[in-house]
Amino acid sequence: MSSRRTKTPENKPRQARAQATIDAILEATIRILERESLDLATTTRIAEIAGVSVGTLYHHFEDRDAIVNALQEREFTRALAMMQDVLSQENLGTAPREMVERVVRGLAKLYETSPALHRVLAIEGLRVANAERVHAFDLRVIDVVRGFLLQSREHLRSDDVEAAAFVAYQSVRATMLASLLERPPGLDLEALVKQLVDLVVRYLIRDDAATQPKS
Amino acid sequence: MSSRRTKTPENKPRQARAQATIDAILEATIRILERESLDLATTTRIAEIAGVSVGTLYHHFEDRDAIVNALQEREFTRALAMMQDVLSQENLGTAPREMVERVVRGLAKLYETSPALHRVLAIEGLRVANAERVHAFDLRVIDVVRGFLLQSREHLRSDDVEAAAFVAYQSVRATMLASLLERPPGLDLEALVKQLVDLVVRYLIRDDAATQPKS
Amino acid sequence: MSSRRTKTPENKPRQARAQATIDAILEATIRILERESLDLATTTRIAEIAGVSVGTLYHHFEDRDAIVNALQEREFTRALAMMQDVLSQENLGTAPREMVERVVRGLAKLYETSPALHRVLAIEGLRVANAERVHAFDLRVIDVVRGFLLQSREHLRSDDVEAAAFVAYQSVRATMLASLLERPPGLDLEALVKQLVDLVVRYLIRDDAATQPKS
Amino acid sequence: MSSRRTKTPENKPRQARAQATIDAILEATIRILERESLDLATTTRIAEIAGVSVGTLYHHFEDRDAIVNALQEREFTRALAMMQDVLSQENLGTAPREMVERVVRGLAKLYETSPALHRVLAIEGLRVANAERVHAFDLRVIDVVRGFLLQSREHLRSDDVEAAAFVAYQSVRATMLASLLERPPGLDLEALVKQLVDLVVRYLIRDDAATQPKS
DNA sequence: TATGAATGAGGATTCATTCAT
DNA sequence: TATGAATGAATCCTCATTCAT
Repeated sequence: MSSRRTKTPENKPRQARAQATIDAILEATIRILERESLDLATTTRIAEIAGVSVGTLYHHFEDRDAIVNALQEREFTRALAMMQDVLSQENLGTAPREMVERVVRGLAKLYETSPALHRVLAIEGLRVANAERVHAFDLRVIDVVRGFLLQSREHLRSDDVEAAAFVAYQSVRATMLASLLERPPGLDLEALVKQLVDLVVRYLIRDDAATQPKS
Repeated sequence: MSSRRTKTPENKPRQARAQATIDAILEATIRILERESLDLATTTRIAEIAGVSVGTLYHHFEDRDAIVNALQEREFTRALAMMQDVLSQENLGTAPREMVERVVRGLAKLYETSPALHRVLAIEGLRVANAERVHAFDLRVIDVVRGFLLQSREHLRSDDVEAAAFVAYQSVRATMLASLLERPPGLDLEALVKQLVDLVVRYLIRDDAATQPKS
Repeated sequence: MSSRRTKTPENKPRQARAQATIDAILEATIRILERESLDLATTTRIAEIAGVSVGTLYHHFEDRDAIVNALQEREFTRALAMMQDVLSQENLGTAPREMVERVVRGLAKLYETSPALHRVLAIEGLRVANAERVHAFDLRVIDVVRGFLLQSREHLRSDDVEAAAFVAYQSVRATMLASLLERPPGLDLEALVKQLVDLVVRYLIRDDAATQPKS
Repeated sequence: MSSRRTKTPENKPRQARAQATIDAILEATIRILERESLDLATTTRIAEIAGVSVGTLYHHFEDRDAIVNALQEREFTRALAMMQDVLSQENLGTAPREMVERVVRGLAKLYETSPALHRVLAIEGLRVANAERVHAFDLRVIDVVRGFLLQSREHLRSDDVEAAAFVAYQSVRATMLASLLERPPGLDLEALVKQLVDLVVRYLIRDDAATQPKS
């Protein structure tokens, strides 16, 4: 996103310091989100907690939104990487149910690390202003999921791979967040994962094929 | 403390006027949400569009949030009423799949009326400040769904009725909203309803029972 | 102050009802002052506690200030009446110190009934807008005190009766209020009265004359 | 939490600028009080006259009240400093009456500089919200006065040093303010000082001792 | 007379952002 | 580059007062 290119020899340590500052700012923001709310994450407050001045904050981020966007992008990247990793070619032999479980569990891990952050990212993701970025991310996710589904085409219930990917992804994402935020009794993380895996597998995959390794 | 003395006969026309004002304010708010965003729904702006003064607005609503809360409450009530209606006793004979479809379709209708409103309500529902109200609503929904599921207990895949109700409701709600906001190609309303019904029925109900009327 | 004169036969019961309303409003105001503060004594709030509508309140008082003014006037009247009573001709024979003590004690009684009210009246009395009314009251008080002093001219230390009356009155008034508001340890009401009597007597009256009945 | 890193050398000119701004705001406030009233000393107006923006005002003062509090504190400090100065050890040899006169005159000087300011401070001092601060100041004054009285214990009429200090201070303070605000005829500043010195000396000190230097 | 919904000017406060040092 | 004082548009909200019913 922020690509500066000054071809001086000090480039590296300088870049390293810049990255440290950026990270401090992002972490400070998350800290505020966790303890309080997005409303209290003012630029002044973020800078204060990050241990820098507002001026410095604005050296590294175009404006306040850019900070939240950076967080969003970072989580997007992490989520996608995880999914690509699990659904990659080399896992071709694994049974569909196992694959789904790995993805759901991976997602749960990401969300669990900072539910407050994901609460805010969900809110931001719903903002009209962010529609495009979020949509783009969704497309990338759908793409990965679709890739996986196409590999297992023979076991799918439905032909509409695109729609199925969309529905499955949204269901998992939203239910997981709601569960982490509301913590409904009797639905601990393990039970949640089981339910979501059931949901997805039954929705997507023919009964007999779920637990069979793909041929 | 506040001793109202005479419930005068003029009370009714006065109340009617008050209700009309309240409605005007709510509708004005929705109108702004639809055309623009929650950020632009300032108290001044709402009052202006509603054709009243800010003072009047504050005469009827504690503060700005109270307006959005009122909208939320109104939608909560509508959604619950619809569900209770569909899942009521007198529909006992209907096949489960049919029942699910009616609920999903009913929900879709509500959402379709004003996706922008539901976008905002979803955002508001994620705010920490509203956690309690939203949670309370979720519990009421879960309750209705659970009631339905218990009636059909024999056809259920799982015993964990509570968890199943939660997962099913969150999945439908979130996917429907995402779909209305992103309008993914190839997923028109009809297709969406079909996918969601498939999702829920396969998740909840034993294969053979879905299309049979309950005995 | 508010002199209405409608020469109808229903005049009396009507006036009685009006006076009851006025009293209810004044008492409601005092109640708010006592429990909270002048800031919270809004017209709406006063009306509510008085058990009438704002409209009714405005039927009886020109504007909000008129309410506080009425309270001020009422206390002015009470204080003056008390002083005139004590310092009246028929007490001519009493020793000066005794007279002073009666006045101080009378004042203390008034203040003690509602320190919060007198706190507010003191504040209002300092407002530029009220300068004239307060000044007029002070003149009336000074007048009464001066009358007393002139009677006892022979025992006075100073010839500047006017100045002495002013200083004595302000000292007693302010110290009494401060004492009631701050309640300094070791200065209960009885001690306060003694100190103030000492203060005034020593200030005004020749040593040998204080405890002698006037000849 | 707030980790200030480098107390850079530019800190001083920056601090000087900040102090200048604060002073400008305080002086602007006084100017409004003098010409008009506290009600007209709105934050916008103060900022305007101080030649800064509202934002800057809020950069230096928590809220509107903080400005008046700062003025109060400043006057408190000045008054205390003056009293401590006059009543300090090195003036031990001075006659009591002379000491009292110096204090009264010093106070008169402070009040005369800006009666309007002291009118407002008196009002603010009566506010419930400020009770604690005012009380604390009173205690400090009482303390200084008591220190003085204890030095002259042999000449005092009363043993209740605490009560005497309280009564004397409140009397002087209030009478002086009332006199400056009402300007009663025949009581110019010189006459006022004389009356107050008489009041205090006769109240506190044994007749024969007032004009003798302390042994 | 009583009622209370409606008014709207006006005030306090916030906070993203800039820029001189 | 870093700093943090300064900016000021924008927002929420209050409350004395009016007036149609």
